[in-house]
Amino acid sequence: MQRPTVNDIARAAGVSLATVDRVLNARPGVRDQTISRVHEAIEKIGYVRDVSAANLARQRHYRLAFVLPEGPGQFLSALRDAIAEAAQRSIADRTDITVVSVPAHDPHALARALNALDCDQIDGVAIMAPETPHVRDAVKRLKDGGVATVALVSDLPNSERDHFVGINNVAAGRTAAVLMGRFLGGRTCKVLVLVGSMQARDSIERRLGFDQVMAEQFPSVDVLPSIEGHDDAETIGRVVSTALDAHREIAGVYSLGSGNRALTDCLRGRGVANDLVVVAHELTPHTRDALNTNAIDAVITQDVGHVIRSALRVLRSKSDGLEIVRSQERIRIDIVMKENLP
Amino acid sequence: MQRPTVNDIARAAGVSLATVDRVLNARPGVRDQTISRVHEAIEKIGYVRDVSAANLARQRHYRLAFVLPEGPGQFLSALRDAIAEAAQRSIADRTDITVVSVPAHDPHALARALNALDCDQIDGVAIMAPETPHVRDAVKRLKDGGVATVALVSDLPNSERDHFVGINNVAAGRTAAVLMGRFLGGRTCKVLVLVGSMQARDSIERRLGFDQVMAEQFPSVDVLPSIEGHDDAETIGRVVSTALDAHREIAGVYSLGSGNRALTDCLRGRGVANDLVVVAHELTPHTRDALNTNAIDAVITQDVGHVIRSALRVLRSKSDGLEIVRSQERIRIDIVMKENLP
DNA sequence: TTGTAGGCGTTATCAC
DNA sequence: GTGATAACGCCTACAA
Repeated sequence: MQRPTVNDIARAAGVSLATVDRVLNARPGVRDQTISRVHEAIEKIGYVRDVSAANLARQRHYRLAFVLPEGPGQFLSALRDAIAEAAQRSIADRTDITVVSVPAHDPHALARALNALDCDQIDGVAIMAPETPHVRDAVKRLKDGGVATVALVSDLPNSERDHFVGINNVAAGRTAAVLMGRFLGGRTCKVLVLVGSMQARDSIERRLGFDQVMAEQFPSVDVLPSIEGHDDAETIGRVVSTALDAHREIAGVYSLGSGNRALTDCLRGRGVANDLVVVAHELTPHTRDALNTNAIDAVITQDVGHVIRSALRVLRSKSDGLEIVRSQERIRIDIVMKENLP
Repeated sequence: MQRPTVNDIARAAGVSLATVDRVLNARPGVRDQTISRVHEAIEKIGYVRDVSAANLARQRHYRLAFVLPEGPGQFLSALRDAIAEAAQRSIADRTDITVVSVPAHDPHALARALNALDCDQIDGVAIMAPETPHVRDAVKRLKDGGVATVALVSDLPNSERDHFVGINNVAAGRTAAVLMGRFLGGRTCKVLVLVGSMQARDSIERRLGFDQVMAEQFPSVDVLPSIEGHDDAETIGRVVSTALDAHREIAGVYSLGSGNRALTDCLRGRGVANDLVVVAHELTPHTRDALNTNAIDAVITQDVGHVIRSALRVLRSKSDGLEIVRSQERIRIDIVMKENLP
C-alpha cells in the first residue's frame, strides 16, 4: 500500500526509468506511442511526484533577496523579524535569503542597489519601494535576466513585477472609514487625517478609499485635508495640536501612515486620547499598546508573517516557472481591536 | 560555496558518516569524546540538516485523520473543502489524510468512531466534537496508543488532547459585542441573541464574552435571553419573528451559531434587514452574500484554511515528538465587513 | 528513441 | 564503538 514511484510506472509501462522521467518532465526524444503508454500507467496507478526527492536530485537551491528601505519604524522591524524567522526556517528548505537595505527616500541609491543584483546569482527578489522610472528599469532588467520579482507591501503596478504581495490599500482605507463612521455614531463632526508624506502611493490610495466611504455613507462627517507628519515625532505633535486647536469639533483621527506613537502621545498629553475615535494602520508594539489603553480604537493591518511567507512561496514558484494559486496568496485586510488582539 | 553536508562533517571530524548520523540523531553507541568532536565540527562549518533528504531516507509517512460531524452547514463544508485541498497538497508531502464523518449529536456514534481508529495505523487525529466522558476516554486511548491528538474548532479542555486549534470563543464573543455596541451608537435598545442550541460550549463561551462586554461598556443596551433555532430554518424564522414582535425596541441581532441564512431571510422578509445591526459568526457563502447586501454588518470568523494547515503542522510535529511554535499556531479572530471581504 | 549507472543528502543495516 | 554500504525517489550524463 505504498505510494507508487517512478519505478512502478516504469514496470507498468514496460519502459525504463529514464523514459518515464523524460515523459514526466516533458523532455524530447520519446515516441508519441511510448509517451501515451507512460501516461496511461501514471493515470492507472495514481502516481504523484515526490517534490522533495526531485529537488534533492536536481540540487535545486533558491537564492532569494529582499530589498527594503533602511531606517527605523516598527512596521519595518516587524517585517525584518519575519524575514529573519523565515530565513531561519528556509535554510533547512534549500532556500537562502539575503536582505538588502537601501536608504529611504533615495531613488538613486535604490536603483543602484537593484542594479547591483547579479541575475546569475539570484533566483528571485522581493522589493519594497516606491515606484520610479529607475525602479521600473531595474525591474525590467531583473525580469530579462530571468529573476522572479514581486512587489512587497507597496505595489509597483507599472513595472514588470510578477506579482504583488500586500493588501489593496483603497479597500484598507474604505475599511478604516466604515469603522470610523460607525464608531462616530452619526455625529456631525470633523475627522483629522494624519499622513507621513502625501507622496507615498499607499497613503494616497488609503485616503482615496477613506474619502469614498465617508462621502457615500457618512455625509455628516467633515473629513479635513491631510496634515503631514513626515515621520517625525516633533512635527507630528505640532501639526496635530495645531489642528485640534483650530477645529474644536474634531471627534476622530485617521492615521494612515506611521508615527502612531507620536500621535497617541500628543492625544494623551491633551487628555483627549480616550474621547476621540482613532483608527490607525499596522499592528506594532505601539499600536498594540495603544489599543490596550483605548488610545486607538481600531487598527487596520496585514499579517507580516503571511506577507513574507507568501512572497517566498511566490518567488519559488515563479522561479520554477510554475503558476501560483492566487486565492491562497491573497493577503487579508485585518481589523484589530482591543478585544481580538492576537 | 555549497551548503555543508554530513560528508563534510565526517571529514572535518575524522569519523564516518554513520557516526555523524548517530550523533545527529542522538543515538547511543558513540564515545563522549567522539560526540563532542562531531559537535565541534558541526558548529565550525555551520551545518544545517536537509529535512527533505532526511525525510526521504527515513521513509516517514504521516497518516492523519480528521473526525468531523456529518451534516450540512456551510462552515462544515468549508472545513471539508479546506481539508480536501490540504490533502491534495499533502499527498506530495508524504501525508495521507482520511476524513471520518460521524452523525452529529450522537455521542455514542462518535465514541464508536474514535474507538474504531487503529492506533497502529494512524499517527494523528484532529477531532471536532463536543466533549463527553466517552470522548475523553477515547482521547485517552489514542494518547496511550501514541497517537497525536488535537481538538479542532471546539476545544476538549478536559481531555488529554495535545493541542487546540481554534479561536478563543470568549474573546470572539467580546469582539462581537464591541462591534455591536459601537455600531448601535449608544442607543437605548434591545439586542436579540440567536443560538443553535444552548448546549454547545462554543455558544456558551461566545455568549459569556458578549455579555461581559455589553454589561461593562454598553449598559444602555438590553441583551435578551438567547433564543434557540436548533439549526432549523423554520424554527429560526418562527422564533425570530416572535421575538421581534414581542420587543419593538430590538435594534440588533447577534447570531452566534449557524442558521444565518434563515435569519437573514426572515429579517429581509420583514423588511428590517438593513435597519438592524446584525453580527454573526463564520464567513460562508451566505454570510458573505449578506455582508454584500448589508443584511449582516460584521462577521466574526476564523480562517478555515489556517485552521486546517495548523492542525496538520501540529499533528506532524507532535507525532514526531517535536515541540510546536505556539505563537505561530495561534488562530486569529477575524473581523470581516463588506469593505474588507477577502 | 531508449536504457544503464551513478549521484543528490540522509538514514539504516550490517559487519568489523 | 565504529565504519562500509545499500537504500529512499528522482534526475542526468553517457551509452546503446
